[in-house]
Amino acid sequence: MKSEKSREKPFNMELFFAALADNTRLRLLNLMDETEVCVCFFVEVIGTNQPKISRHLAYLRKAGIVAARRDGIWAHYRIVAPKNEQAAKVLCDVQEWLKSDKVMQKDRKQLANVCCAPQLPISIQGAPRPKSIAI
Amino acid sequence: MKSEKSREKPFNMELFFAALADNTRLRLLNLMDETEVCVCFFVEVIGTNQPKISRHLAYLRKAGIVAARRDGIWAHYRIVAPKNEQAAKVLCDVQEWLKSDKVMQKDRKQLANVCCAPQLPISIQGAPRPKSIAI
DNA sequence: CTAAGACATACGCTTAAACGTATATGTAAA
DNA sequence: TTTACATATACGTTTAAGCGTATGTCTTAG
Repeated sequence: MKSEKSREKPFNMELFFAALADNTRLRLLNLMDETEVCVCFFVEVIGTNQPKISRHLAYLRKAGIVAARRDGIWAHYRIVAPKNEQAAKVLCDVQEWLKSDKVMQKDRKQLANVCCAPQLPISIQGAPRPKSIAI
Repeated sequence: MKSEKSREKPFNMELFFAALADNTRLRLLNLMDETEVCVCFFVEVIGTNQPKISRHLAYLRKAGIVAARRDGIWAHYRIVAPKNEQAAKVLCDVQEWLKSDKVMQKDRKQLANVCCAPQLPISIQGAPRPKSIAI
């Protein structure tokens, strides 16, 4: 998790759209639509191995779409507005788009189910639940 | 140039964004922002070989972003609104975005120069000029 | 019917994306 | 200071994107 120092390169449009051109990354964005989410929940909901999630999150970070916050051993990711104003607008549209998508809604529901359950899955016992859950 | 029969698959978001994640394709979209454009002009302005242009246009077609019209030996491409409403909105934003980009503005200017010149380049003598030129 | 021109596609190659597995890093508890 | 755990990155492989060149298709001119 590097600091990603913000040098003033002209905004990379190709990278931005490439970041959106992957279903796993779209699912990740969908899950953090309204709140920051701990990595372990992504792993749980997407249902894949942890390095895969980590790599896709890194991709989104490099594209300037998400930011990470460390809290002890846990890492929380959230959507941030891209430096470029036009990109920010597109990203907002994409978030709305995801909300209207049936499959994405399912993911949200599953996140809510996992997080709101009285007992978290054994694999992520004690994980910090998202503040607000987007259903 | 196949007919691209429109079966009712759920709109492919990945394909849509992948179509936008390439500089050549963005340049093509930029050039046909306000008008349909003949392939030969793309070749001229982008300054590359014709098959490359043709392939990228085919990609945009498959993604449902552009449509082609045959007129004798000439092929004209234009931007069309994607079936998906949300995609259409994003595409509009992208068109605005391209308009605000310095490099893209240069391309537009060059297209205007080529098309409005009293004499077209030898390579595309007699090509059908775009109806309106986007500067 | 033949030739030429505009465009599309096939082919082979090179490069990069995405993956699973293994390992490194950093933190917190024991 | 070990140990355990969450997360990040390295590594090697597989798959797909993009490219230039060659060729196919379709249309018009002769």
